[in-house]
Amino acid sequence: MIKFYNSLTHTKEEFVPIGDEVKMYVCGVTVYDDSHLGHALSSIVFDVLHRYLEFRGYRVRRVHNFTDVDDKIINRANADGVSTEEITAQYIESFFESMDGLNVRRATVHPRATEDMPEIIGLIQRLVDGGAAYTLNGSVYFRVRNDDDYGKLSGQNIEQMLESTRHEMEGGKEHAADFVLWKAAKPDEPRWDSPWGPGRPGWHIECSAMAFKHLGEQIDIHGGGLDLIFPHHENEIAQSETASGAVPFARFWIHNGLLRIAGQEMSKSLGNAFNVKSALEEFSSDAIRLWILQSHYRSNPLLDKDLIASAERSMRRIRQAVEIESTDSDDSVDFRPFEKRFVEAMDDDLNTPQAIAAIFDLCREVFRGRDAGIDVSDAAEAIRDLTGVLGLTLEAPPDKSGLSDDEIEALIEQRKEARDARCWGDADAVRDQLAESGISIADGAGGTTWSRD
RNA sequence: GGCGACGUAGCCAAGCGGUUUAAGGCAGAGGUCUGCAAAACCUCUAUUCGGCGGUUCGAAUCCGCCCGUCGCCUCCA
Repeated sequence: MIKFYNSLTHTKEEFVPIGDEVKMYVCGVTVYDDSHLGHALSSIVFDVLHRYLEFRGYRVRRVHNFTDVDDKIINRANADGVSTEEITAQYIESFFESMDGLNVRRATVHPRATEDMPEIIGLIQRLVDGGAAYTLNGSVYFRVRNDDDYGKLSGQNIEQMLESTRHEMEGGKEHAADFVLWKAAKPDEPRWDSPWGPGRPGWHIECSAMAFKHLGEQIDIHGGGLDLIFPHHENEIAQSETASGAVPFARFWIHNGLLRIAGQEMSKSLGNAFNVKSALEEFSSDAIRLWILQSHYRSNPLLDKDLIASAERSMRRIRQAVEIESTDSDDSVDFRPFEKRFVEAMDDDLNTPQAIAAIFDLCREVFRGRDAGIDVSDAAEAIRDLTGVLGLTLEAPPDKSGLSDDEIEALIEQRKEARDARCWGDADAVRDQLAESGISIADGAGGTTWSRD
């Protein structure tokens, strides 16, 4: 039985899809800059959720949107002196490069707000027609007081919220908490024609419209960062449920925790460490994923290069286990208890830290089996399958030595001659030279093996 | 002010009423193997879960108070 923690009910609940295909919507990024590791965290979590549901036999349709109309995009375009289209095209491409680098699988659909404008306008029209929204100077606002369960996701209560002095009353709104569905065009801004005049959509409506269009009016899972609960997801619920009458809009609201930053004083170096592409220059995608998945998705992983580096070392252990050459034996390591632990952990609210612990225990079992002369090939295959569910590639890191395989093997042959002649100093010099190039060697019964690390 | 999270070994991090006198990873110590190493294996590294009370036959796990971190309430994965 698969259980997930549902932010809407604050409890773990059994996951049962509405139909025979799991419908999952994940709030994506606003494309005005390169993706950072916080985006990586969220994308990896929902990528793993997708992979795991498939592993458990479900068909999954995952929609992951791009917000490509927004103030920040307009500001960035103005600052760079280019069009908003150029900005969004550039950063959508950058997003895909980053996520491909992290082995995040593409969603089933990656819709963009600007490409689903008819659906957005249509949804606003439904709300206006139903009396849930009103127009004001070419803009359209959602009438929050019309919605008696407004605030159910965030636990906020409208009147309490309004005690906050930060809410400014935009001239003419019926209620300070009413939020904008359609923004009347201002000069020099992208605009679309609508029944209320030229303008652009407010932030929240696009997600409802795209979820409706690409998944339907009621979905199984809605995901995103914890920071989106209020106001974004609260408003999505309000407008979606009001428009469709289908309650709940999403059966499960699943929110990932937010990255915690180690040491605030390092703002400069942080800028780089925070960027996915520069992180990938320094670390493998496996290390970044393992670092993230060794914390539970709802906790707040510490962003610290030392921790990613330590995950990089942990990955070596898994790779070692999988690269063991099989031996002929009637006895074989039984991986099933470990696979069972993995599944039980993942079933329980995607407990990746426990699932990973089961994988490490299986690795130990494989090493022991090898030492005992037992066949470990099935167990190694199981490690590949299970780590695959976590999106780990188990690929050897790229070469940093600048040496070809032949050159490395020539050096090893040279060392062998020195060893045969018992010239230990010469032999060790070759080994040190290789080590400096990031190549480690091991003398085993069957000769010397080497690997890049 | 309102809503909410968290505090477990040197570091990261599971566990959330008994199967645990607390998983797993990194780091560290000793041993096996090795010419020496590396990797791997074996052993060890929290009698204890921020503090103090309480509930219970039994608590890291539930309740109360206190101390300390943090997120959201405005754009944010």
